[in-house]
Amino acid sequence: MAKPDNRPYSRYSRDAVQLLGRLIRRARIDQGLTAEALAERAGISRGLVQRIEKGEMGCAIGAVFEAAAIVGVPLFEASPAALASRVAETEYTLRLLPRSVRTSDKDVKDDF
Amino acid sequence: MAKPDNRPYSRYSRDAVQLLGRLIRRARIDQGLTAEALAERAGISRGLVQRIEKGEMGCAIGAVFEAAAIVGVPLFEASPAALASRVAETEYTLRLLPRSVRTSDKDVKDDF
DNA sequence: CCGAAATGGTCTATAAAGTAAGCACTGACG
DNA sequence: CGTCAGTGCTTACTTTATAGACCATTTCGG
Repeated sequence: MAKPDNRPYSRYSRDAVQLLGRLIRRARIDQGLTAEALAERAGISRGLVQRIEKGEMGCAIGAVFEAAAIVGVPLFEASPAALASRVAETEYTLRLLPRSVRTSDKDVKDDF
Repeated sequence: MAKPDNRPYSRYSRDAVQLLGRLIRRARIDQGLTAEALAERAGISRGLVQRIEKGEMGCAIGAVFEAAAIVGVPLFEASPAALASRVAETEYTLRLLPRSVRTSDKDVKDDF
C-alpha cells in the first residue's frame, strides 16, 4: 500500500500509536482480562489484539479505539457524554467554515 | 473482516473516531491546507484523507495519527518529548507485570 | 459572473489487514 | 512437578482497505 512499512511515519505518530497499545495492554492486564476475552468483546481476533497492543500502525482505528474503550483507556474526553457533545460542537463549527481551501502557498512546518 | 460494518462498535469509540476526524479537518482548513496537500505530506491518498475526516472506523490508525500530527491535533501528550518518555515509562512498568493473565472470572462492565 | 480549483463521490486492481489454526514457551496453581 | 491456561509467533486464506483515475458539484478569486 502507500505505507511500505519503511519510514513514512513520523516519530510522533509512531510513539502515539505505541503508547496507546501499551496503555491498552496495561489496562487489560490490570482488569484480569485475557487477550482472547478482550478480542471477543471487541469482536476481533486474538491476533489483532496482539498487534494493537504491540502498536502496529496498520490496525483499523475502529478496532483499536474499541479495545481502548472496553478496557477503559480514555481517548479524548473521559466521559462518553462529553465526547458526544464535543463531536456535535465540532460538527457545528465545521459547518460554518468554507467548504474548500484555496491554495495559498504559505509554507507550513512539518518538522515534529 | 471481523467488523461487518453493521454495529459492532460502541458509541464511545465511534464518537471518538468521528471527533478525531472532525478535528483533523478543522485544523487542516485552518491552516489553509488542501486535502490533497495533506495527503501528500502524510504519504497517503486524497480519498483516504476524506475517509479519515469523515470518521470511518476502518482507516489504519497509522494514517489517521499521521494526518493528525501533521495538522497539529494533539493525540495524547502535546509535546513529542513527553510522548516518547511516556512510551518508555509504560514500557518499563509493563515489563514488571506478569506475562499472562489467569482467568479470574470477575464480571466487568462493558456498558458505555 | 466565469473559470480554476477544491471537494465529494464512484469504480477497479492490488496490496494489505484480518482471521483462524497450529505450535512452542512461560508462568501459575494444585 | 506436572498440567493447563495464557501468550507469542508463524503460516495460509479470506476479506477489506487503499491507491488512482475519473466525473459531478461547489466555491472562491478575479
